[in-house]
Amino acid sequence: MVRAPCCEKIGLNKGPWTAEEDQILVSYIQQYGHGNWRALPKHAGLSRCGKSCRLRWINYLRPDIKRGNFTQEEEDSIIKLHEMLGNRWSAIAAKLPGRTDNEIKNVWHTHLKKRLHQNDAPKKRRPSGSKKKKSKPSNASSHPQSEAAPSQPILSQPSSSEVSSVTESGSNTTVDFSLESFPMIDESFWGDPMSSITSVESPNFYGNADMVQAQFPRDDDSVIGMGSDDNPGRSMDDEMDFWYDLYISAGGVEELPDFN
DNA sequence: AATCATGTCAACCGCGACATG
DNA sequence: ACATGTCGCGGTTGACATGAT
Repeated sequence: MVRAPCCEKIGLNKGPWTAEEDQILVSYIQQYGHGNWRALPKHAGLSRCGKSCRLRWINYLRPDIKRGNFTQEEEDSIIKLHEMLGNRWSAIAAKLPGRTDNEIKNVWHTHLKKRLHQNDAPKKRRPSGSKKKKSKPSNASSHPQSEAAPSQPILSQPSSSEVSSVTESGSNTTVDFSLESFPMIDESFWGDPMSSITSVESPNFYGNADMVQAQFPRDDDSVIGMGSDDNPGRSMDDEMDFWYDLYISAGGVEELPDFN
């Protein structure tokens, strides 16, 4: 196969995205969508390769991204799905709305794998709920994470308690989050996010998935329109459902919690 | 306080699959 | 049928944060 001639490295930015770049990308996609990733940066006026733009959008800027720590249910689901699917992160991500394959992959490699191997040994280091904030910009002066609010990422990352308090409503979860150690969820986080859509530093950015979805209609990028080797013509999602149903019917695992 | 070791995660890289001419 | 372009995926990297010594 022919290699993707991506990223002709002349004059294109690499490394962490700046707030300005994020805003340009978001604004462009909001207005025009992303028909052609390769052509997008040129049209949008970004000094990035299309691949980088796509990755940034998929993994970070997409409105339906669920930020914050993974819930116990999500982690359990990842483990179970990984048993079924192996390292098919995108397929696993398709079963966890709001989570990206990259994020799931990171979680797996950072602690789920160890958790399995070490029989869930207690972590020595980072206390649960404390999420590291990266602040290494290639051009530090313009990167928001290194500026006024170093502990505030470009896009708000609600703590696990914030996430769970929303995503687990209605489910009989037994997850025990010590809420006192986390700030209570701010109403403003889940409401009226689009009012601050132009301010990528706002903690409300992309808070309300429904509203955002209305303004950022997805072109269903979660569906992989190709069949597997065994099942050509069947979408990955269909195949996922097939194997999942089979697994459940065989008594493999209990039903996955509804994260919606 | 300084240094080291380790954890985390955004971003990059390379490849294969698919689409198109 | 073939060549080329684009997309999406999984593996890996690298810089920073943070706990341990």
